[in-house]
Amino acid sequence: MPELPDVETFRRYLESTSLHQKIDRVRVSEPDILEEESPSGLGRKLHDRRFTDTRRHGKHLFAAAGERLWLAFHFGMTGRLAYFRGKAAEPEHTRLCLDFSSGYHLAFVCSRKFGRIRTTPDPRNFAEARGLGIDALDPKLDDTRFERILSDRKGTIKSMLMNQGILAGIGNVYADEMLYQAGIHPNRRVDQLNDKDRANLFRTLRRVLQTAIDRQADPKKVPRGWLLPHREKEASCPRCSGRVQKTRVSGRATYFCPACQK
DNA sequence: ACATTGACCTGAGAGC
DNA sequence: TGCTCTCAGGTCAATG
Repeated sequence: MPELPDVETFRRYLESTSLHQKIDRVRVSEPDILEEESPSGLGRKLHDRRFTDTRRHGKHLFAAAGERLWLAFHFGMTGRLAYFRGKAAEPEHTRLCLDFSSGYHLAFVCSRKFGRIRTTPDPRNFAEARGLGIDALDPKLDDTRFERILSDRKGTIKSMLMNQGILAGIGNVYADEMLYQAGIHPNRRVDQLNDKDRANLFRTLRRVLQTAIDRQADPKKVPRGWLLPHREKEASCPRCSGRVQKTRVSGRATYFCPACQK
């Protein structure tokens, strides 16, 4: 479930492995993942180019491959990147593979085919054109702006957090995590949160995302006391050792602790 | 304006 | 073992 911390980890991975390498060839084994692009057209665009820069907006990753030419990745539910040497090492479910002249490869791996790849001349315009909200870790997002974003909203807080048109980057798992850590019930309505709840939620949101990035978005490396490793029924709450409950909020599996979250 | 549901897709795990 | 069923969740469209 690649959310903001996962995608930021992929961005750093791409930065540390694949910059400045000449792209010899693009192999697409699943054309459905390409949007507004054909395998051969994409191959022509990327041939002999090198990635020079990366960006992230919410759950989207961008890699610059030339003047006004960025590759845009969305990882769906199961997408990831894999850098490896030699075609024999190509992972299962590779949907697109970039062959570098060094003999190394960068693969877009995605078992469920919800991931998407396209090109865009400019990530900023892309985010705007797709109607994405401000990135949840954008430094320009402060508590005043967060407050403004929340005002006049009436839905549940969890669906607001997951709405990519409002804040970009938060998905099902981290929405649950930040609500748990902020002590807010996922079904609370936005207009029923007081100022203290809102300020608390904003601080918690930033801390959860940043900490997750610091831990490479790896559930096994997450601090003690987080809900994330306890997303299963009958789990006990790491803070009060009561029972974690599972429900559905706007159609998504939702875990929370009824004792800790009001 | 919001919530809900189903479609898309496939692998994992449960139950028989 | 092997079949069938359910679930997972990002996004979008259709419906209430």
